[in-house]
Amino acid sequence: MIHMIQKAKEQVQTLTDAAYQKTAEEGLLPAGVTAKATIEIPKDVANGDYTTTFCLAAAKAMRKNPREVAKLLTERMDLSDSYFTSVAIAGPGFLNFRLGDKWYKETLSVVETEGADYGKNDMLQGKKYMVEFVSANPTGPMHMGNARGGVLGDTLAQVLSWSGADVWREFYVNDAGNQIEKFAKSLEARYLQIIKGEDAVEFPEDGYHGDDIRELAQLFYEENGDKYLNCEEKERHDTLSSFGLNHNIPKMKTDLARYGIRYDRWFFESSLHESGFVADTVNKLTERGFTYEKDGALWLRTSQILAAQLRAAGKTQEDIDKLDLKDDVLRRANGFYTYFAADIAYHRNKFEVRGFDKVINIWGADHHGHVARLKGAMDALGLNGTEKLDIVLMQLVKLVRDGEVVRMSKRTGKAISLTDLLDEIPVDACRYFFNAKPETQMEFDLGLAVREDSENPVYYVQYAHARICTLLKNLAAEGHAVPKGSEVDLSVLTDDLEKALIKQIAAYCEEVRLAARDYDPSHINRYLIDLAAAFHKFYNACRIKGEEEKILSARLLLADCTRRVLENAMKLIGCSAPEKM
RNA sequence: GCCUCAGUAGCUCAGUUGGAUAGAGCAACCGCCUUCUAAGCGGUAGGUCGGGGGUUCGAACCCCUCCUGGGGUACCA
Repeated sequence: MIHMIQKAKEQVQTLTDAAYQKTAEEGLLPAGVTAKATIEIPKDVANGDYTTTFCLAAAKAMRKNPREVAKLLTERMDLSDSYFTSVAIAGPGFLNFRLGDKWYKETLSVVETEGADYGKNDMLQGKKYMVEFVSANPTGPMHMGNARGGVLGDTLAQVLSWSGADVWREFYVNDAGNQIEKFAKSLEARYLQIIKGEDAVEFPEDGYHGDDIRELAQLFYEENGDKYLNCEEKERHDTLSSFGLNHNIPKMKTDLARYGIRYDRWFFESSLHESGFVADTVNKLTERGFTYEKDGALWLRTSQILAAQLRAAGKTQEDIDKLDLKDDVLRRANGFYTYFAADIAYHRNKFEVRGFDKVINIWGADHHGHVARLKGAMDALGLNGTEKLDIVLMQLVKLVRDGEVVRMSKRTGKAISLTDLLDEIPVDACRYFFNAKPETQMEFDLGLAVREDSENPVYYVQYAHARICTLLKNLAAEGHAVPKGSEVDLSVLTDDLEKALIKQIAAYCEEVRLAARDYDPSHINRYLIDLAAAFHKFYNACRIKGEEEKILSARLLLADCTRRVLENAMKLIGCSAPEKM
């Protein structure tokens, strides 16, 4: 778990600090100045490999010209035994450092020793994370948003785990409450229509009108005939809804599995009701004085909880009034608990019963109004939802083909389901495309995703991997196996493109860390394109086969390290890295 | 109305949390295969970073304000 960019940055920091200390001791600069300096990698390599803004940031406090400070520091900077071969003053007072062989060599040797683990970091070491994602309503087929959420959640979980967290993946199954009632009534109507005729039974106005309900009712009828025609309504409802769920839930599991998505647990909402945990949680809120009764229903004082938080965050009463905060119903007048009550109980379970340090939920942007309320409810229970609960809101997916918005499946004429999508688009393309920045609205171009050419970024990356594999195979056939790093003299790698490729390889650890920090695994997508591009450029300019032994070995090792990183990163986002294309 | 996300090249997006001349991919145009996979590489062209103010050595990024688009604002889940 060695992070070469971090190591280089730390060294820039130490070198700069030491030089400043020395200068201050000589009395040439005021001592004890702390500056908010940043260490970065300049966009243009002409400005060095690493740069620090220390002189710019500290100049004011030192009452000196930044370039003057820079001059004093560079004169006293000792680069021996460091990764750097030179330091230069540039522009208004940047200190630009140039990397030497030592760093490049160490970078490749880390890839070699860490192998399949290369890219891991320890930012979240020892933390227990849960990612809850998809959690689609089990009353019907999954849609595009679920596909995006599935890919995003799975990759995010992966990225967090590569950053050291102990990650748990969960699907929350809403198998209780109002929509299950609706589900049962809809199935019932279709079932009775099969027996008595379409016109003899009225379909509920707010029922589920989809064809999947008809199909389920038909299946049920084929298995049970008119056995449930004359029984108690409740028995019929219960039987029908559990029949429907027993059919739909396994279907969701297999659909998600086709995308390579698996869960540690499918958590059933009904279990929270049956164990009395929902009732207990609502009672707890009541004990703490956060509820009241009105019109026969039990309400949570959401507006009061949120207003208190906003005041603490420094908002004025006027700002708060503008928000027009509303309270929420926990238990309806008919005695049933709301979805919100169950959700509060569920999240209490995540924190209190199972002890997660951090819970991340991936929701569609349409649930945005729910975020503050759920966090507030957690805070009301003393569970610190503000800190420990993070909601990633992902924007909607717009399907596009040839520039036209697609709403229906070509084949079935119905709304496009996940199954349809996978029948049309390969898994690799789906994983890659849906792994986009969560909070931006995305267009999924069906035409592009199936293209097997350079327009499709998935193939661009996969091609780089396959190219290397073939190369390694051909060279092995000629007796050139990939050498050990210790057997190779990497100082022969002097071309700018070779150096650029090694720097790109080193950047992987940082991208994984940023993806975990931002909850945005699309960092890896962009990284893969950059790495593939760096390789293709190198490949085009530097020959391997037929070069003299020393150069051949060094370049062969570099190619193999690139292959390893491409493979690791592709696996991370759930795409395959083919050995030939 | 209020909340929220977004607005950067013709299109899809980056921009390392305030750094140097704003970058990629695709599309357009011009080149590069008797030599390791041309599913590749090089080059040209393309910009008022939505508009306007402000903060400072320095702003696409921070603050104010306005404009445009998506989503939300249930005793639904």
